[in-house]
Amino acid sequence: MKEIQIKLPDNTIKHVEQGSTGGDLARSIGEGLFRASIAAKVDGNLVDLESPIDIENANVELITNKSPEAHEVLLHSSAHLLAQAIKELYPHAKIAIGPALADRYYYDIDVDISINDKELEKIEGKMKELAKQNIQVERVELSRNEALEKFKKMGEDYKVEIISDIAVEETISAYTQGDFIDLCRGPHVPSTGKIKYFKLLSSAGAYWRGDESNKMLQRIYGTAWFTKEDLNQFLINLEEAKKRDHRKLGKELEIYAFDDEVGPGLPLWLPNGTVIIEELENLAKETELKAGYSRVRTPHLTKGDLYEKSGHLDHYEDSMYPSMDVDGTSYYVKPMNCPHHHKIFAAVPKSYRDMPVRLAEYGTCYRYEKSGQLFGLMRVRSMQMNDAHIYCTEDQFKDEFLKVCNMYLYYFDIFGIEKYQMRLSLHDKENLGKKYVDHPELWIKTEQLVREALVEGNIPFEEIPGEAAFYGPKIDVQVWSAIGREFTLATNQVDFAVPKRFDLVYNDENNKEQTPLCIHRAPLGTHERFIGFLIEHFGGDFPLWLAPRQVIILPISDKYLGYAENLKSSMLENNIRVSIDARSEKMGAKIRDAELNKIPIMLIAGEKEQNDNSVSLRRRHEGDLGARRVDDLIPEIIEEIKTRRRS
RNA sequence: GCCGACGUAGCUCAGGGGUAGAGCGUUUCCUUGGUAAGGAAGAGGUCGUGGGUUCAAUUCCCAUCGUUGGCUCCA
Repeated sequence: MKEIQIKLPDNTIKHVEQGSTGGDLARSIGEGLFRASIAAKVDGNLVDLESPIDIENANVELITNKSPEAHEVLLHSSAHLLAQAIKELYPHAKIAIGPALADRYYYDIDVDISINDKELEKIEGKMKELAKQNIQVERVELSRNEALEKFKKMGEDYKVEIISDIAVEETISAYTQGDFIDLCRGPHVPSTGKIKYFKLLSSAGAYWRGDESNKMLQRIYGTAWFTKEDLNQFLINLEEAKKRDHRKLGKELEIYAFDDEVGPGLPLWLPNGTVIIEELENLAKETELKAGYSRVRTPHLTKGDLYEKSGHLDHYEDSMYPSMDVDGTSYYVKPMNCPHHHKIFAAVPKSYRDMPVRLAEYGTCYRYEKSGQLFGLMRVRSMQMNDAHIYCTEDQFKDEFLKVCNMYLYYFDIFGIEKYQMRLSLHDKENLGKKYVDHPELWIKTEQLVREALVEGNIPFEEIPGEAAFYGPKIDVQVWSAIGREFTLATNQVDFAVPKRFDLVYNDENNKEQTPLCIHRAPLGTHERFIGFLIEHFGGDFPLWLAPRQVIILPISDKYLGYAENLKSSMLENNIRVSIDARSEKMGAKIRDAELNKIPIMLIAGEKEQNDNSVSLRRRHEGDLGARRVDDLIPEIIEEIKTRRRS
């Protein structure tokens, strides 16, 4: 048999028989390595441990259970195990797809019984049984026809559909374990015994191929790990995430509430939440004022004609609240502020000397989001947007666009948002005239302008075709909350279409009328989503300037209530949000409650403090900081608030 | 909107065809204290809503509303 030469990651050269496998290689190095090996990587391609290696001078790497790639293989194999269990329990079930995700996997199945928690338990039990049997997982390669015939015969219609979509030049492979076979590219763990620590997490509905018009399948989510500790850690993290969930904290910290009689997706802002809102608005107003924005205000209610003109009725009527008839004219609650701002632009004639015009408003909008997509504060039906529209000349565009992007970065720094991604959403040609306004050359031109602006501004971004707004390309800013939830926080859109529809013009240097470009921007998104995000981002521990309750005075006993009142007034005079815990409780209890309420500063006042006009300072997360003179402490607190320190 | 789960006191949750339960919170009283829970007593619920089955429904069935895990969508 011919020998070939392969290279290991540490650059050592090894001679092996042609056709020997990653498994053979592992065994030749050591039994322990073999046991830990899950798959192999040959010239960068992940393959099964038992795949023969035929390439001379190949770079071969063994993927052990320590590597993230191995985890993906494990998850994928677990999905197969899940499918196998399902086929054993419900032989008539049809299986669709079952990929690995970041730390979990799912399998979509078509079965006439509904998968509830009880069924999940049953399925998990079956999986354990199959794992214990340590069934060999083997790869088979099939011709297109063989594959089609095989899966057709089994009644696996979804697989047949997938096979038909596989490119002709591609090899079709499947994996078997016992009687079970699944179409799959692989690689997989060598046997089911490798899948030891796993758990099914939930079931959900999912449309076949993610298309609403297709049949809804049942999706089962699960997770799997190489060690018991990893599995437990994963489950603990899930629990921890629940504790940081803005819906839980929002209730506990009395930030917002929903009420059945008010309506779904219509949040009520409690006093604590309103404090946060107003602090955010102050920040935005301050920032926008410095950046040359003018503030405007617009009504919540508007005639349908306006939205016909803007094109919004055309594109979004389904997600607008239905019209109401007022004296025979149809009115809508406004789903966005742009048309009004356009009208404000048009209300006073503009010259090139006025440009750019930047109109800002924390505008209230209402959108009829489908009931199933409401989600705490993150997805609501009434919202206030950190909105503004910038009308500029083409020459000013890049600069204005960049200034907006930099404003994002300025805010991110204040809030300590480190993980974010700018996504440049572009049009796609097929949807011109449908999803998108039909001005091909304008699309290309503005997209290029935006791209250049970003590159010149040194702002990293990703391009995503087919995600633009109907009137122009946009930048979506994705953020991840502390519990891993991803969403679009802010958006920055170019509009080359609607200003024309509104006949917006300015007179240029030659006294000729020109149509301005419009930038829609909302760096802080909506109050609802942004505060939902901030709650999770800070875990309810807001920096002092945002904390609804900044300071609490804890008198040792009611003998010192008078002193506490004096303290309180001198703080109130300085706009510090302060309260007194006047209950006849012991210090331990008062501190505990203040901690649970996540109040950043606790001031303990007893006899000593009363005598020398001081307080004993305790800060959340820092504990007892000892005695402080009131005259020194108050200016420090004011400074911390004023500079919006993150603590 | 679709598929699944859930809805009992202000909160977290237990219960179950026949006066409705706990812990925390709240109120009152006692206690007057030094860095994460002092003590006692009391108040508080048409068991989400509407129908049906039953001698009897908070419990079983149906519908509806709301929340929720996902899917789809997001100007």
